[in-house]
Amino acid sequence: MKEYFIQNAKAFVGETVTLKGWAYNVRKSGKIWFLLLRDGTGIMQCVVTSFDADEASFALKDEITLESSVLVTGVVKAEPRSPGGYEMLAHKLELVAIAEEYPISKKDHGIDYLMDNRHLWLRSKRQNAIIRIRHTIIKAIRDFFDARDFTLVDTPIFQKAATEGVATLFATEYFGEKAYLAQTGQLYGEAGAAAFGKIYCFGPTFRAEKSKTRRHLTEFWMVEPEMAFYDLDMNMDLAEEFVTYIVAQVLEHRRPELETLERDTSKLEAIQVPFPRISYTEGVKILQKNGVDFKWGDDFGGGDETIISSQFDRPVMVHRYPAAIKAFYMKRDPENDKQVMALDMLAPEGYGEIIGGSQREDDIEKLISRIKDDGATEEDYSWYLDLRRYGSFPHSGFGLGVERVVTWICGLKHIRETIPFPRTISRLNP
RNA sequence: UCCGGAGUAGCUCAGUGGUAGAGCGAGUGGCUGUUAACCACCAGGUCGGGAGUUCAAAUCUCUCCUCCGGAGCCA
Repeated sequence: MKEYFIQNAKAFVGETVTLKGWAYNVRKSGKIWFLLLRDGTGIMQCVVTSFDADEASFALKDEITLESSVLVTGVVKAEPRSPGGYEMLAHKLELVAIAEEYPISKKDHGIDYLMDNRHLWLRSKRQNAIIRIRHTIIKAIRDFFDARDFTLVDTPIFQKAATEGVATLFATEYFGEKAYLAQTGQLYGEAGAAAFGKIYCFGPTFRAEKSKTRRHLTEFWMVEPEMAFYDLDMNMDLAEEFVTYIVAQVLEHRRPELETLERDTSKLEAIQVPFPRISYTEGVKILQKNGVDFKWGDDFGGGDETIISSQFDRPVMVHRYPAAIKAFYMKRDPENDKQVMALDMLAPEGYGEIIGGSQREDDIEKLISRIKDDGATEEDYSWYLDLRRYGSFPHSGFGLGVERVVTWICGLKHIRETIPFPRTISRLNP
């Protein structure tokens, strides 16, 4: 089957082809009119005159509306006057379906109105660019792990127990008992690492936090690799290679889209290994030197992260956090019992945390002690503790928030445009 | 949950006590190279809901609702 798509226009210059799409814009004159045809891969200006097109096709100018679906047959040629550089001289137009008055006009709209019409807004050039870049990022993620012999181990979305505090989980009814929507697949990922060595899980995760910021969604996608016999340094090595690869793939395949978004690509070209690595304690010193009233033991806020990351032109990895502000499963620093072998990666330009990870606690006694400190019991984590009972092993992993990465790479102000249908505290529809 | 901002035509907004406005979009007509095309004409309103002050409220007061931005929490 031979198909023609606008993004490949260069390949069929001079040929008579049929393009299938929607009327992105129509500009009419008396004896000539211009149809901007959108087919999902690009936009082609089609010129319709009464000389080259048949009478019925030409007369469509008085009938066609924005976003009407239409087939256009004509000859494609290079044309500098046309946006995109190519143009179709139309011979024949076939209206597939006339569109009602399109809600999204060519002038400005407010964000809430556009989000109410998200199902239509996705047709716009800007949204197309963002979602295509998202696609490339996700493909890069899968390719990266595939090339390094990781096995995909899918983890459950319905989960019995909270990993990090029930308050932030969505509860649902599961045949008479309570179940929670996953906010991480990590504990299951550790079981996977013991079974397959190097694994990753990749799926939607859910947070019921009532966060109202430009960095939060209630439903977002997270990829979580978990590696047997990896310590914290190996974990950081992998994380920086991973992020570098993702950025490189977007630069290689999505230049036009980055241009549509007016992204400063020099900022992305700077993303090369090695990334700076600083300890939490060094991070505290940076804050204090910048006049922040910050004491060892506190967690970094959004503004603190921005100050730290702005010291560097590439992502910075902050490691060895105070144990008290991190999760129970993180391994104690053998050299300092107050610290855990955690790592956060902060994106440049103030985009904040894109990765959180750690080396995991492999000493069952220390793990049980931490579980009890959190007010839980051994029984609550019985299968998880089995991973330490039956051949405990050093292992590490991290989670990367896909939408945060899309926000950063695209240079967006808000995370809500990075997923086709965002879920936020105030948005469940469409 | 806390702090700040906003809600007026289909959309984006102006209008700070005295007859509700503009641009865009829709509609009608014109135009053979348009680039968010342009020009002319034209229709379109329970000023978020409720209560109050006043001769008079989009405008002042109270209250509720919704949304936006920020904080906290996090990817």
